Amino acid sequence: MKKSYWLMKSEPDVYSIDDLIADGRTHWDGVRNYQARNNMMKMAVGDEVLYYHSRQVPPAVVGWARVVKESYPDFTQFDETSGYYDSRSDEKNPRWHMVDVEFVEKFEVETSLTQIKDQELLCDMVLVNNSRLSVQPVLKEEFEWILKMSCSKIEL
DNA sequence: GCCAACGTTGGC
DNA sequence: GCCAACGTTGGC
Repeated sequence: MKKSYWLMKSEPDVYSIDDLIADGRTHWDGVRNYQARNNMMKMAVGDEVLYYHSRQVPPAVVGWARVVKESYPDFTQFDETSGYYDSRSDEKNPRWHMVDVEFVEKFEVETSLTQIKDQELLCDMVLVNNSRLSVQPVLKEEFEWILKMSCSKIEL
């Protein structure tokens, strides 16, 4: 199976790249959008993920993560005390899924949305055209180009 | 904090 | 199945 490439958004106030460093790996709970969920359900172990901080100034790709567990039901949908609780989801047929990702690298240079829009190679990214999708596919060339712009020390 | 763009819900 | 009303996301 060929590797796929993705971009996942997080609000740094909620869960930043530094939180991922501290935890080493995490489950990507709380996605409540079908398109984003469907993308997570397509993920395979070993897929590469760009870590994006939204709602910061400027919004930017800040790091690199990797899928370490393929999609499984997001337990927060059944937790009434969770903000992500979904009363209409059925335990036998869970509506929401999540994956686990591990930390790979925090970039020394953040690549901002503006810089991405300015790159001919990147201006067709989903990020640019559908700004609301929090889990989105990325082309390998786009992934590599962003690694370069971010001065990544690791080869793909 | 504002608000445009987008997604979802629910009445008909 | 349409679409108005509502809720959420995320750039600014």
